Amino acid sequence: MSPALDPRQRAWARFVTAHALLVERVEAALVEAELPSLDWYDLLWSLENAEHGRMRMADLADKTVVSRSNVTRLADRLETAGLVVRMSCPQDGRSTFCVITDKGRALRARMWTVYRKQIEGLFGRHVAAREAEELAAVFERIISRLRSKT
Amino acid sequence: MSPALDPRQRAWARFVTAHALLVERVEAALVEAELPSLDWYDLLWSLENAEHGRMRMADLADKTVVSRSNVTRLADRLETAGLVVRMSCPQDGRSTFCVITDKGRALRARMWTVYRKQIEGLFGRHVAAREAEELAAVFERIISRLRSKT
DNA sequence: CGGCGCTAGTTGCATTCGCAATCAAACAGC
DNA sequence: GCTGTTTGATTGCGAATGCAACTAGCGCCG
Repeated sequence: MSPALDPRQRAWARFVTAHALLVERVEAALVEAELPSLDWYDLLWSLENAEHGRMRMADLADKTVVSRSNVTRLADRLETAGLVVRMSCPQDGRSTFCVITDKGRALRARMWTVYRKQIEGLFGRHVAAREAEELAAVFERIISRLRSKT
Repeated sequence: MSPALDPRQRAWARFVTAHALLVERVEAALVEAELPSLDWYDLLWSLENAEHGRMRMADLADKTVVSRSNVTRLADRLETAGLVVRMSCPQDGRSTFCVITDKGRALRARMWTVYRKQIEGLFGRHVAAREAEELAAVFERIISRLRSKT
């Protein structure tokens, strides 16, 4: 929310509240389906996309935009749930790999069926293909700036 | 994050991570300036825009997209900080008004100078005016759907 | 009027989060 | 090779969150 006169500020305000509302709904749908939260999904998805289904903790934190300490705890919970395992990193004794298990892959896939339906119904439905391209482009611009700088 | 083939899914994924990165930066800037968090700002801003600078707790929760119990605690903290006061609602004995104080208005204004700078530098800078209009339109569509339905 | 249900708000409790401190391994300079 | 510094990961602790239970006031219907 912001004093919305400038179109950019208005866009920002809507961006923020749309995000809050959408995430709220998606989370509700996951609870409804007795599935874990989006945090778990993001972590699993990041791993599944990585080489050999594994990533170092710090990279995982960067990728999922979560604090280091938080990704540690998240991985703890996922590990006790059998969705990931930790392995020591041969190249660097300080690092530890987080590796997705088959069970982890299976759960992510199951979550995706719910997640996908929500995205389409709540978001995609209201965005034309052209607009989607444009949104993606704008956000990619912003993301790459934020990731590169400082 | 999602299996990004469909442009809409790609847009969604970028939308989510851009949001996370942007909010992270804005929060950092507020901490840097020794100011409270965005939650506080949103609540104060909602109040400042309301008639007589006041709102009932439930309306405030809806407006700021925060759970009821959470808005109670948030208001507690703001109240002890002298930024808002609670007043009983004459029309409905169950409701309580949350009213922004002069100190609250002053703080919000001060936060806005920092917040605004961040929005412009991190977001607005990368969005053309036309694009901003389009983003605002898309998100407004989504928001009104989400608020009206169910 | 009296009881039943509904709504507004708060609170208890368990979970989660963020920050600072800690520990261990790597690395740089001498 | 030894020491000081930096980096990766974890942990302790206080703060914040979500959910469910609880209290109190409104309003309806008999």
